[in-house]
Amino acid sequence: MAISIKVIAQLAGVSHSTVSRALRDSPLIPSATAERIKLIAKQHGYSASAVARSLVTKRTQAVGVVVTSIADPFNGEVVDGIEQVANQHGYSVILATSQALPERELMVVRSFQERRVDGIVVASSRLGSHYMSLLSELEVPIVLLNNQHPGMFVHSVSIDNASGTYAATRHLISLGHNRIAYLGDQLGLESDSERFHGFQQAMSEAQLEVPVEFILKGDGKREGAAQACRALLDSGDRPTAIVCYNDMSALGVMDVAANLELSIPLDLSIVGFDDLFFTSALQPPLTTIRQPKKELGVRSMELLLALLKGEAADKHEVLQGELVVRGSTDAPKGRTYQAISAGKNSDTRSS
Amino acid sequence: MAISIKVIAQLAGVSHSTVSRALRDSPLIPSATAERIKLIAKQHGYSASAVARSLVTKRTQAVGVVVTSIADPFNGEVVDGIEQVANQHGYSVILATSQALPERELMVVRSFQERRVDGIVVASSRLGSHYMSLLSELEVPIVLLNNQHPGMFVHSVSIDNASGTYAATRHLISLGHNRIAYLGDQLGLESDSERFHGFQQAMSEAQLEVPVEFILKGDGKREGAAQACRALLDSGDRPTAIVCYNDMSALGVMDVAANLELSIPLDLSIVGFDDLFFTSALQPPLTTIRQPKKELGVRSMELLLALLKGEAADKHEVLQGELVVRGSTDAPKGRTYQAISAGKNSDTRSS
DNA sequence: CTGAAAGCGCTTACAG
DNA sequence: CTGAAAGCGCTTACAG
Repeated sequence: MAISIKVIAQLAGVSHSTVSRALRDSPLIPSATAERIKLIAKQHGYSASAVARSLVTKRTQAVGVVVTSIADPFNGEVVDGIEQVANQHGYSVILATSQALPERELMVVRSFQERRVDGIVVASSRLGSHYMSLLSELEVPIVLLNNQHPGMFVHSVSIDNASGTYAATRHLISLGHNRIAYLGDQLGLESDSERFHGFQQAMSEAQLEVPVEFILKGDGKREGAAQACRALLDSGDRPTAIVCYNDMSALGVMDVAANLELSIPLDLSIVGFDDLFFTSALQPPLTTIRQPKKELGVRSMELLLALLKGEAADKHEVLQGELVVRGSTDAPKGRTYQAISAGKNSDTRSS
Repeated sequence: MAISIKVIAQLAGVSHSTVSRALRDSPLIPSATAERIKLIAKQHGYSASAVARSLVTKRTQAVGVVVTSIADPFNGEVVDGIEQVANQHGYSVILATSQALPERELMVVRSFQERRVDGIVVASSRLGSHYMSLLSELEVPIVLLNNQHPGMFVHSVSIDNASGTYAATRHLISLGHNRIAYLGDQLGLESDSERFHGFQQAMSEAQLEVPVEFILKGDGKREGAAQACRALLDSGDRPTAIVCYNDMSALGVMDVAANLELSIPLDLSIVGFDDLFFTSALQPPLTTIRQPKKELGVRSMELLLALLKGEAADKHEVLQGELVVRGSTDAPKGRTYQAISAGKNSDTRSS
C-alpha cells in the first residue's frame, strides 16, 4: 500500500538512487531536480520507511525507556521530560513497563534488543539487579535515572537523596523536634539507604538518638506505609515527627494519623519526598523535598543523546532537590508555646 | 556486532533458511535439528532483528500511542493498561506526546507513519481535528479513547460521560441543592459537552433553573478552573454546589474555596470526574465519578488487537463510570437542619 | 551529477 | 526435510 522509492523513481524518470539522494538533500543533486522529485513524492504521499532505513544504517533512532509502572505519577513526569527531548531530536520512545515482575523485565530486555534500540533510559527504581546485568549485555548506551544500582553502570542522573532528607531532618530539628522517625522502603533501594543516611547524619550531628523502633520499613506506597507506621503511632512512645521515603508513603502516614485522630502537625509533623503535584492540595499541605522530575527526565535523555553522538559525557550527574515547607510540619506540641512566646516576646529566651 | 542468522548457519553447517525456520519453530524442521540450532543461537547470544523481519513481513508489531502529556495522571493510568495488554501480545508501544502543539501533532503522525506502526491508540483528549484527519490517512486501524471526534473514526472506547454527570447532579439534587453550577472545559471537547448535557438533563428533570452565570468555562486544569470560578464564588449570588468537568478542575475550585474561606461541603459542595488516586486523600475527600482508567486502556488495546487480527469488532464501546460519594458533598447549609431533623425526627416533614 | 550494484538481515515460495 | 533464489525498501560506495 505504502508507495516506495522505486515507484517515485519511475514517475520522475530517474533511478531510485537519485530519488533517495534527492529526498535526503544530498549535495550531489541539483536543487531543481531535487525539488521536482520531492514534489512528486509529496503528491503521492510518499513516506520513507524507517524500518528499511534502519536495516542499512544500523540505527533505529529509537530509545527504550523502562519504568516499573507508568501509572506512577513520578514516572509520568519523568517520562514526559524524556519523551520531549527525544522527539525534539528525532528519536522515538519505546515505552515498556516491568510492573516489578522478573518475567516482564526479561521480556523488556529481549524486546529492546530485537528492536535494536539505539539506547536505553532506565527510569525506574524497582528493577531487579539480575535484570540490570542483562541490560548491560545489550551493548548500547544506558542511562540510569535515580540510579539504584551503583557501580553497574557508568552513566546516571540522580537526585541528591542524602542532602534532601538531611535538609528535611534539619528543618524538623530546628522546629524543636527530637523524637523523629524515618519511614523507608523495604526493597533495599539505593535511594532509600541514601535518604536514610541523610536523616541519620542530621540526627547524629544534633546528637539526637534514633531508637530502633523509629526506623520503619514501608514499600514506597500508601498502604504499605500506613501498615508500617500504624503500631508505632498508636503506641505511647510516639515520635513527634516522621521523615518519609516519598510522598506516597507520607500519604499513608496521613491516613493512619487521621484514623488515630492525631492532628497534623500538632501531634505529628510529616515530611515527604518528591513533591508530587497533589501534595500542595492536601490538608494540611505536605512539607516535602521537591525533585525536579521533568528535569531529571530531560537531563537523562540529553545525556543519552550525547553518548549516542559519541561525545564524552558526564558519568554521574546529580541534581539538587529543594525543601518545600508547608503546613504538615510545625513545632511539636510540647514546645509550641515556647516557640510562640519566644517569637512574640523578645525578652523571653527560649532554651 | 549483533550476530546474524548467516553466521549461525555456518556454525551449524546448514543454510540460513534452515536456521530461520528452526528458530521460528517451523514444522518442516525435525526437532533434533531445531534444538541443535537453537542451542548454538543461544550460546552465541543471537537475537533476531525485528527490523529485518518487519521489512519482509510488513508488520512491525508496534503500536503508536498518542497522549497530550504523559505527566497527566489520568493518561498515565490509561497508558499503563494499554502497555500491559500490548506487551502480553508481543507488541511494543511507541509513546508520543503532542503537548497540544499542532507542530508536534504533525511530527507524531509522520513519525508513526515512517515507523510503520501496525495500529494507533489515541489516548488523549486534546488533539486537534486537523490532526485527526491526518491520522486517518495512515491506513492503519485507529482506536480512540474517550473519543473527542465523533464520526471521524469508526472505533472507540469511551466512558459514559452524560450518565456520569447525570448521576453526580442527581446526587446533589437529592441532598437538597437547587443552585448548582457546572464548570466545564473551554476547548469544545466532546466529553465536555456530553458531561454538560448529563448535568443539564438532571437539572431540567428536576425542574431546576441554571442561570447562565452558573455555566463556567475552565480548561480542565487546576489554575484554569480556579480562575474560571473565582468571580462567581466571590459574589453574593453563589451556587451551593458545583459539578466539575474533572478532578483537576475540582482541585482548582477547592483552592478558591479555601481562599475565600468557604467551607466544603458546608458552603459549597463539589463533585469531580475521573477519581484520580489522590482525591480520596483530599480534605474533605472529593466526591467524584470514577472512570475505570486502566480498563479504558486495556479495552482500547484489546479492540485494536482484534482489528489487527482482522476480526470484526465493536465499533463504539462505552464503559460506565461510578459515582463515589465522599466528604465534599453534603446538604446545603440552609437546608442542613431540615435534612437532619427530618432524619432524626420522623414526625417532622421536610418540604 | 547519475545509475547499476551490492548489501543490510530476514522470510518464504519454489524446486528438489 | 533442505537449500538457492528472490525480495522487502532503503543507503552508499563505485564507476562513469
